[in-house]
Amino acid sequence: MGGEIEVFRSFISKKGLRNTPEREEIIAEIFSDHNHFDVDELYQCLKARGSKISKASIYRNIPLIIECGLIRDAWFEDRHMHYERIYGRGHHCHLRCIRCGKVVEFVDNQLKDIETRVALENDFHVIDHRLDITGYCSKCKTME
Amino acid sequence: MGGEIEVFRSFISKKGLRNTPEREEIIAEIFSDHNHFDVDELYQCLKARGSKISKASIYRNIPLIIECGLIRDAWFEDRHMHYERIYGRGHHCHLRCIRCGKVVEFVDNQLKDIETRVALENDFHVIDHRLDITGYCSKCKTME
DNA sequence: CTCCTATTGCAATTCAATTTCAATAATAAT
DNA sequence: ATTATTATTGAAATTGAATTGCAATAGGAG
Ligand SMILES: [Mn+2]
Ligand SMILES: [Mn+2]
Ligand SMILES: [Zn+2]
Ligand SMILES: [Zn+2]
Repeated sequence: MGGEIEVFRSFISKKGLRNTPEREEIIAEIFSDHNHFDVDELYQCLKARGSKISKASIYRNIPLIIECGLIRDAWFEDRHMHYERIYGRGHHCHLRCIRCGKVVEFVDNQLKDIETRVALENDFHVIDHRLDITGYCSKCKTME
Repeated sequence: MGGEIEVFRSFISKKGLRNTPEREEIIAEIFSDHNHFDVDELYQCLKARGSKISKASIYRNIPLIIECGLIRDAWFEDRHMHYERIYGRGHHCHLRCIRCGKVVEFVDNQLKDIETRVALENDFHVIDHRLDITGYCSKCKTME
């Protein structure tokens, strides 16, 4: 594992921005443990580690971390956005349980074909896709 | 067109709730013209028609209109939720232009197969899926 | 018509997200 | 090293979608 700090540093430099310890802390925290996360979770974990970083700085940096391809929007739930690491991981989609919140990742190769065909039919230049399947997980479907 | 008011009325009655003119106004407005919409758009259109309904009532009723299957969440954009009519329409997904906001609907039959297979492999009971393809529309892709 | 209480409009509130601002510090220039 | 420039920060204020409290109203059962 690794490379994400370097990717981010060169991205920042190329944009004429500045590398700061706060930025490195955020990247390090995301890639230490967080697969899916939200801003408050990230903030609380940084705080627990002794970081003095503010939420404002996290909010300000997330768009940059997305732009350089390290993370992306995952889903909107409970009135706020959830993100996920994508650097070093293959593209995947999510099954989400609407009862317990469990998230299962899956990869499906057919999806790429659909994307290609639909884009062609509608003359779109695709940047990304996001397939979210919602329902009840194995545990929750028996309790409904 | 037609049927949505009746569907909503019997849904409301079955729940032991009350049918009100405000609720009927909202349903009527949604099904008069709005395919995709957000709360403010709905509110402004109702106001323009002379309705005295409050935004609070719209916000309070949307979960009920979703629950009875007339509309559903479509996507989250510009810091607020966008909805769409589903009653009387077939299931479909969206291509969305990240430059001009254009939305194109499409139907793909393969998607159902993916859904079924993925659900089986992960022991999920699927309720819904949402495939959003983002990119540049025909006009915008030439301007990038 | 009467009663019960769901629903409403309005205003206050919540909270994720953004922005303002003065202090700080990263980087380039000297 | 020192200095100059200005991007970045934390703290606090602000925004705006969405929710909630409350008193007045009105749906609908009996
Ligand atoms: Mn994921
Ligand atoms: Mn649609
Ligand atoms: Zn579950
Ligand atoms: Zn476009």
